[in-house]
This record gives sequence, structure tokens and C-alpha cells, in this order.
Amino acid sequence: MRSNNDSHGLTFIEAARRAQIVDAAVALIAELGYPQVSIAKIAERINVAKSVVLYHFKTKDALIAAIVEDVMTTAAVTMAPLLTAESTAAGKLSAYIRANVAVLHEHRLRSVAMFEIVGAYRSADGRRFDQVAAESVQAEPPEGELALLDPLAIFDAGVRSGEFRPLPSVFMRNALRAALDGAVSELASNLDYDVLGYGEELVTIFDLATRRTT
Amino acid sequence: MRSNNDSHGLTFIEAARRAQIVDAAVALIAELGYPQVSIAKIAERINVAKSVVLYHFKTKDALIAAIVEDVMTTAAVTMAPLLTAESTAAGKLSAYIRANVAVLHEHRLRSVAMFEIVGAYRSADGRRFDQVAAESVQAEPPEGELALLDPLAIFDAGVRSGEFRPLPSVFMRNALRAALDGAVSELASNLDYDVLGYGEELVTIFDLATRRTT
Amino acid sequence: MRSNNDSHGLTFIEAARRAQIVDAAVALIAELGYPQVSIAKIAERINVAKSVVLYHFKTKDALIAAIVEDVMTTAAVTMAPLLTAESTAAGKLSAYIRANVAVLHEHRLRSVAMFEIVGAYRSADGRRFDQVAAESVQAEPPEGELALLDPLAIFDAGVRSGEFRPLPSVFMRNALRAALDGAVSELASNLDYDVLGYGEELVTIFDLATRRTT
Amino acid sequence: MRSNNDSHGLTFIEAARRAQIVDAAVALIAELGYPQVSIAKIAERINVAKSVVLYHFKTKDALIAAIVEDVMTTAAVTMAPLLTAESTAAGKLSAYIRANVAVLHEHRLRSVAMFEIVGAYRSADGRRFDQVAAESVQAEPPEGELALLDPLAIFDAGVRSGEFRPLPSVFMRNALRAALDGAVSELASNLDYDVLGYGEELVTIFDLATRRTT
DNA sequence: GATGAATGAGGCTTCATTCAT
DNA sequence: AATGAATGAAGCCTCATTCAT
Repeated sequence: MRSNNDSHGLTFIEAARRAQIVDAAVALIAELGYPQVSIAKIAERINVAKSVVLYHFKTKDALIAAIVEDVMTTAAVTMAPLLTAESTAAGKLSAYIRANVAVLHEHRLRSVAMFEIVGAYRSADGRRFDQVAAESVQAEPPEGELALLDPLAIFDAGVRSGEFRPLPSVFMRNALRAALDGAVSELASNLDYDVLGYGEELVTIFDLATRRTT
Repeated sequence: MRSNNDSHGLTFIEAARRAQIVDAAVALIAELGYPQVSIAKIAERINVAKSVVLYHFKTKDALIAAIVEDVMTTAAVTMAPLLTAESTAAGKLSAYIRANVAVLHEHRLRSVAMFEIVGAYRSADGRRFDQVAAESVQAEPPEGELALLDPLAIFDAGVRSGEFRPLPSVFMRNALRAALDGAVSELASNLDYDVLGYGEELVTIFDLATRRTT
Repeated sequence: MRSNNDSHGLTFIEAARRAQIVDAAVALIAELGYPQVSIAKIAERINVAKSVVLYHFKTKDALIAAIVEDVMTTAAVTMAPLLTAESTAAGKLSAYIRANVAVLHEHRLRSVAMFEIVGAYRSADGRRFDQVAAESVQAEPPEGELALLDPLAIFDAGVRSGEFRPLPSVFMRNALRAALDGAVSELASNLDYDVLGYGEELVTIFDLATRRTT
Repeated sequence: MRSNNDSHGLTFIEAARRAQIVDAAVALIAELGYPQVSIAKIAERINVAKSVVLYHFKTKDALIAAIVEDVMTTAAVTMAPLLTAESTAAGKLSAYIRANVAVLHEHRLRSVAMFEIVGAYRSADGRRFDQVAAESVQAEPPEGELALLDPLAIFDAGVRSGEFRPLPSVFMRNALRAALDGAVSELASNLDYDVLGYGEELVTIFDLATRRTT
């Protein structure tokens, strides 16, 4: 065991560079959009040679993957503590929305960057980000915190228990995810968008929309 | 005025070519994503020289603008007749959602292409599609049918008349637009997505979410 | 039918450029060796932009293929008339060697370039030139003049008719081909190598080596 | 003199690493071709850092030189015992061919690697392998076993003694060397090529071709 | 003895655009 | 109305090599 390696097998300096590169890439992607960000621009932003970026990531796709992982982990880690407390489906739903919106608010740049990537990334063979992701999810379903990112289970549980009105979970999930993604879209155009306020309104909307009608 | 010019000052041939190019571009963008579509690919798809495309559009940006205009016009024209009949805010809202969703369903490729463009387009100076669009909207507010594309007025009217519960119109509009865009996002991944079913669920959600509570 | 197209569908100017590029590439490959020749160097040599080369050939591999075709055609066309006259196997064999050697002598640069390519080319998936060529030969056996490039048939015929001693045609062919390639190898190191003299000696060697012993 | 240095001034460890690196390089060159083999690939194959390879060899050219020396020495050492026994020129010639072919057969990979290097190597200033080698041969003519690698002396002696017909030794040598190199060429395309059979045929050919005619 | 980090040069290719015909 | 030819900028990536540790 080498002394200056952390648990991921990375040197301190390596980890630092990687973080620096990821940060630069995130900032640039959020600002310029995914397709406009080149390895050259990333390198220039941190004053290193292009090859340094490729030394640490080997491929543009690998860099993107690292960014995505970073964002997802950040999101999951931030959201997790805000979710576990709740017991009712309605409570979980509100908590989910608020937690999600809180992440967007606290990690604006990362969120916007992720949004840009999801919207514009294509794999070498032309597949969309979602499709590539869906595939890897099937191969290896997310565990623990990452599983919390999909609200489908909340709707399913609420319906099953009768706490929610009968509703098509998948459409509901899609609507909620879309509404939340919409917040990032606004954020992308205006970093000062009141995401939290928007989130509260979403809480109201989805509360009213799922509630059992008497 | 030359005899074979239509109202836009285009000859038949010119109009036909432009339509052909737009169609090819739409199909390619929907399939490959905006950043992956080059003028070369568009030209190749319709078996003409690259320069033909640029002869008819002068610039890639001009081509994109033409596509956007085409899509928006198609959408407005399709939606318009489905909207005017309604008198209540709730009625208008439902009609708006159904009309919007109907457009997506009937013009899948165009919708997906538009979605790709909105997500990935950047002007030469790096501004997002929305930003560029917002600007030109300010300079020249949309009239007639195009005005119908923004549901903000519906929420405003519903609140003002007391038909809707008091609600923040802008957030509501954003949530609705996002939810509708979400449909296109699903469509982009899967052209067989049940947009109409999803639309019905949105009708329910937004009905429940705007209704005056007794 | 456009007026300035030749039978291959190429414009005059296109044909001229292609020839110019091929010539430059041949000269550079002969001088520097295949791996050292880049599209940039070729372009520089004829004072055009790199992209011009790629405009006319699309790919480095396509350029190489064009060179190879050019060399082979040149060789076949040059050799053909020198071969048909002969009727005996021995006569054909001598003629083949002399014809081959004559080509090398008259088209030194092209021969050396071809030699360099055969020695160093690898397809994208790592296969050797011979292997790629063998494959395409199997798919579409060479006809007419190109068929003359392989002396195997001569040995086969000579053995079958009893004009040659019993001998393993394939090994014999390989030895002859190798000896002829050796001439190019010498040429590559020294453009003034006496290929014709060497050829005469080969004629002697293979005459003695195939002759029926009494 | 340090205790763990051998006669070349290398420690055991150093010698072992060098051998390991040379072996890896040989295998890779034989498989992928000289131009496709990079120091990175060599290092990766033996699971060390790129810099390790350069620590032991300082330069890619130095590594190649080491490989060449290794191959030549292997060849000379293998051939030597098979040659000394013969007294007649014809005997020596047959022995030379058989010995050479035996080396190719027993050290396929090394032979193919050498073949790839000879075919594709260029010094920094663009000179071919042969040319660089010829130069160093002139500066320091090979002694002992290495001298045996060139069959020119055999032809010279055979002619001088009248055992061979009058023949141009240099052309003859070139033809023989080329024919032998051809075996490696076949080997490069197909490691199962019957080199020994081919060698026997060469023995026959060159026997018939050098024999005094009555 | 080994290695991680960095680098700059150069490789092939794609792109939007211009211009003369 | 169409097109062939050319271009330079930019994109990603590979390479041999250097240097401090």
C-alpha cells in the first residue's frame, strides 16, 4: 500500500487535478453548453496543456462520465438525509421535491452542467444520454442513495396504500421529473431564478394532484 | 412581381428546395441530435452539394431559424382551432394541454427536432436558444396564433376571475411548460411514447392543482 | 451528362488534383517511408491546405488505396504487352521476370512507395496490407491484366506440361516474388541500383532452377 | 566492480527488466507492426509505467537497437554451429540456407519483429534501417559469428575456386537474401507457414542455379 | 530502480463558409 | 439555381520525452 494513495487508488495530486478539471469543465459546460466545451478550453481555463486533461481522463467521454458521477453523487448525498425522516407517501413526496430543489439551489452550476450534458450528449454511436444511462442502470441497478433519485416508488407506494388517489405512477413520475428538470432549465437561463419558490409551488401542485378526493 | 413568386418572394423551386432541406434537417436533428447534424450530412441526405444548402440558407443559423419558424408555425396552426372554442379558464387550460400534446403526437419528428435545438443550440456568442428567442420576442412580441403558445395568460385570467385558486402564475406556467416539454423528452428517447395518455394525466393534474378548494 | 467529366465521373480539375496529390504522396512515401508521411506533409508539398487533400480523398486510407490502385494499374499496363508474346512456360517465366524488373526500373518511385506501403501499412484493425488485399482478392478475383501479376500460373503450367521439373509451385512462386521484391528493397536504399542486371541474373537462376534435368 | 553486476555492467534486476521489455516489444511489434507499437503499449503489456521503459532504454531508438542486437545475436548464435562443419561452397550454401531457415522457424516472433523493424524503421533524420545499419557496419565491421550472416563470401569463394559457375556474387547474394526475407514475410502473414519446406526448395533452387554446367 | 505528472508536437478528421463558374 | 473546389479553424487523441520525487 503506497502512502500517498487514497481509497480510490488516486494520489493526492491526481485527485486534486481531477477535481480541478471537473470543476472547470462543469463551469464551462454550464456557461457555454456541452457541445461548445472542448478539451482545449478546459485546459486553457486551468492553464495546463490539453494533454494534461487527457492524461487524467484519457477520453472526453471519460471526463463526462466523471462529471456525471460527481453530480449524481453530490445530489444523492445531499438529498439522502432530507428524505429518510418521512413516513407517509405525501410526506415523502414533498420531501423529495424539496430535497431535489434544494440540491439544484445549492449546486447550481453542477445542476446546469448536468442539464446541458443530458440534453446534448450523444455517445459515439449516436445514442442519447438517457439511453446509455438506462442501459447501464439495467446492467447494474443503482443501490442505496442513488435509488432515491427516482420518485416512481413513492407514487407506487402511495397508490398501493390508498393514500394517493388511483393514478398512473409512471406518467406522474414523468410529470414530476419534467417539472423539476424545468427548474434547471430556468436556472440555465438565469442563475438567480427562485428555484426554492418554484419548488414550493410544485409541492402544492403535486399534493393537490395526488390527494384522495373525498 | 414575377409570376412564379409566392408571397415570400420565393419561386416554386426555391420554396420546394427550402422545404426539402428543412425536412431533411428536421429528420436528422431528431435522429442524431443537433450538434451531430452538419450541413454536409443534410446535403448528403437529399443528394445535393453542401453549397446548395448554404445557397438557400446562407448560414447554418439561418437554417435553424427557418426550422424553428416552421415548427412554431406548424404548432400554432395546429393548436389554434383547438383553443378558441373554450370560454372558462379551466376549459382553456385543458384545451391548451390537449392541443399541445396533440401537436407533439402529430408532429413527432418536428417536435423532437425542436426539443433538440432548444436544448443544444447556442448562438455564435454563446447565448442559449431561449435567451436569443426571448430577446426577439421582446423586440417584436408574437401576434395572433403564436401568442397562444404561452399559457401564462390562462393562469393570469383564471386567478383574476377567481376561477382558479390564488396561485403564482409564472411558476405554474413554468411547471406546465416543463411538464409538456417532458413529453417531448420522452418522445426523443422513444417515438412510441404514449403522449396522449400522458397529456390526459396532465389535464387531471393541472385541473386538481388549480381548482378552487372548497 | 456534364461536359467536363471524364469516364470516371471526375472533373478535369479534380483528376488533376488527385494526380498531383498521388504524385506527392508517392514521392514522399518513397523518400520518408509510409509511417512518416502525413497528410499535412503531402499538402505542404503541393502548397495546399490539409483539408484539400481530405476533400479529394476523404480519408488517409482512401488516399493509400488510390496510390495502390495507381501503382498496380501502372504495373499491369506496363507488363501486359511484354508477356503475351511468349508460348512456352520458360519463355513466359523469363518474360515475366524481365517485365517485372522493367516496371521497377521505369517506375522507381512508385515501386518504392508501393514497397513501403506493403511493408508498413496496417488497417485500422491492425491487419497487414497483404491480408487486407488477399481478402479483397477473394471477394473479387482480379481479371485481365491484373491477373498477370501473379506468376503462380506459369509454374503450374510448366509443371503440368512437363516443361519444368516437378517442383512445388507455391514455394517457387514465393521465392520468385521475394527475389523480385528484393530488387525494390535495394532500390529503396539506392535508386541507382542496377535492377535490370539483377533481373537478368534472376532469369538465369530461375531458368536453371526450373529446367528439366536430363 | 559491484558484486551483482554482470559483464555488461547491469544488475540482475536491470537485466531482467530489459529482457522483459525487449520480449514485450518483440511480441507487440510482430503482432501490430512497428509503427503501431508505442512505448505506452509496451509498458502497459508488462504493467509498468511508461517511464520505466524509458528509464531502462532512454530512447525509443535505443530500445529498437537493443531488440535488433538481441535478434541478431540470437540468429548468429543459432546459426553458427550449423555452418562450420561444411567445407565445399555448395555445402556451405546449403547449410547457410538451412541454418537461416531454422532460425526463422525456431524464433518466429523475433524474426517477424525484425522484419517489421527493417521494413518500417526510420531514424530521426529519415534514413532507412539498412542505411543506418550499413553505416555502422562500415564503421565497425562485424566480427566472428555476426560475419556469418552475410552469404556473399560463400558465393565469392565458390566462384573463385571454380566450384560454382561464373556468377555475379552480389546479385546472387541479394537474390538469396531476398528469398530468405520472403520467408519471414510469409511468416508475418501466417505464423504457420512451412518455412522449413520453403527452405528445402531454396536449397534446391540455389544448388541448381550455382552448379557448374557440364 | 520506479513512477506519476506534465508537456508540446503532431496525427487524422469534421466543419461552416467563401468564391468562381 | 446549383455546384465543385478550397480553406482555416477547431476537434479529439497519441506520442516520445523530461523531470522531480
